[in-house]
Amino acid sequence: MIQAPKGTFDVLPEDAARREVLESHVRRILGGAGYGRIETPTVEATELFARGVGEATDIVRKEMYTFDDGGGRSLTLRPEGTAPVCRAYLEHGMHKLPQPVKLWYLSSFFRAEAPQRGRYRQFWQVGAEVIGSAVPETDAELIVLLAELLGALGARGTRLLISSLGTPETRAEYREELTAYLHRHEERLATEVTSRIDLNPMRAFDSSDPQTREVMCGAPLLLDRLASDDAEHFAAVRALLDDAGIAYELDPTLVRGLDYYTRTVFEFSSDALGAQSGLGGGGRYDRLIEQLDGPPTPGCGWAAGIERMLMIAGEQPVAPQLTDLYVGMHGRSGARTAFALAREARRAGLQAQLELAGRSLKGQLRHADRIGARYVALVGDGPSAPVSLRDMASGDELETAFQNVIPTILRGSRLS
RNA sequence: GUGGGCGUAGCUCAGCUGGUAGAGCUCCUGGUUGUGGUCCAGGCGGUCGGGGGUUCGAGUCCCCUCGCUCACCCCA
Repeated sequence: MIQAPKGTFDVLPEDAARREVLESHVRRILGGAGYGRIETPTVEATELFARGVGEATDIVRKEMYTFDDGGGRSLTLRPEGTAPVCRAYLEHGMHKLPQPVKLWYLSSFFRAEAPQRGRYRQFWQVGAEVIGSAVPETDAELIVLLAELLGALGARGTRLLISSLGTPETRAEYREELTAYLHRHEERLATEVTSRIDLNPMRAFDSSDPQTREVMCGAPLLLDRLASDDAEHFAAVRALLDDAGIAYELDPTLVRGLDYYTRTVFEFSSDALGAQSGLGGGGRYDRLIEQLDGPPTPGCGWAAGIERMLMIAGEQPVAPQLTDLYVGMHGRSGARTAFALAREARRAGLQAQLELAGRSLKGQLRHADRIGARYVALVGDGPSAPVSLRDMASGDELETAFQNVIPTILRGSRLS
């Protein structure tokens, strides 16, 4: 039997309803803050991610679905949303719009990883990006909006970690300092850490190896090396979060998996998620647009995983689908008339369903009962034959003419 | 990519030390020559994830493979 590809899944109606509730929260919260929706293509030029996300990242090195489009172009199924949004910002000259440009998206992304609970090869993210603003209010607003979304979902036990990465220059200097420190203590580090010292030394902070952790306790911290304006920016973001009553923990070792971040970085997580504890996160990316050959343009944003948010979301009130009218028939000879009645009912604004399974009369009533139909109309042989209209709640039933069925239901009067 | 657990009807599962498949739920039909929610009866539905091997005989043992799952890793 053909199955959905490894790490992918079908969204069935019941699950789709929960997703729609989530999306409605997104629309209300982000729309209410003036963010407009953007959707970019599922595939992009591979170079966009190589340059935007960074060649050294795991994402680019081993997690991208890359293929030749048949015309000699290398395309990649998007592994994240920020680089594509920045590409679109440049391609459409959005720098001419009033700044900043505030965007959100809800799309699926692709990464070739080993599937796990909360981690899929095709997964969905909601993201928000603010391009063209460098002020700390932007960073804080984005964090507040994500916190609000999680709150609206009834997510419990979430934690917010924040830090600042400073500028690429500060990072470069710090990186040398850290690399030198790591090399000095190389013999005490885990092999998977030593092998990455020159590639991505910051990863050493994430190691779970006890010896390595000991070494890292004495390691220099980037947060202590920030330039004064970066430190000021970070302090301002923190002050705004404090004002907003957003609780957070300072995590000087917070490292995100994408290379484009500068200054503020943050992440919401939940222990209820198991190993894949990250709910969503993001940060400032003041050099990314330049990296993509655009003019110097600051940016800030986040992305959050739909599947993970749904895992920790409280019970969302999903409105049950109501059926005003179920159109059945006394026999197959009434099918044509029933078809016409269902059509007219829908045109009149009723939620109407037609018997489509060739059920017996008993089966039709049983089915109508199960789907919660308020009324059942049983048509006879032809439009001139009387229609039995039954109120399912009371059991009352009357015989009436075809053309009286819909007006009777619209009046909502009890049948007797 | 590495390691552990699992994989029997649409769903939840039972099948003892190998003898050629079961239950409950769901769905459909009937129980009133046409009318639901309870109850009763019956029916549809499985090449026991797939392939190979051992055996007179394998869902049950062995190997390979696919998938799910948990962890490492990474991240959303």
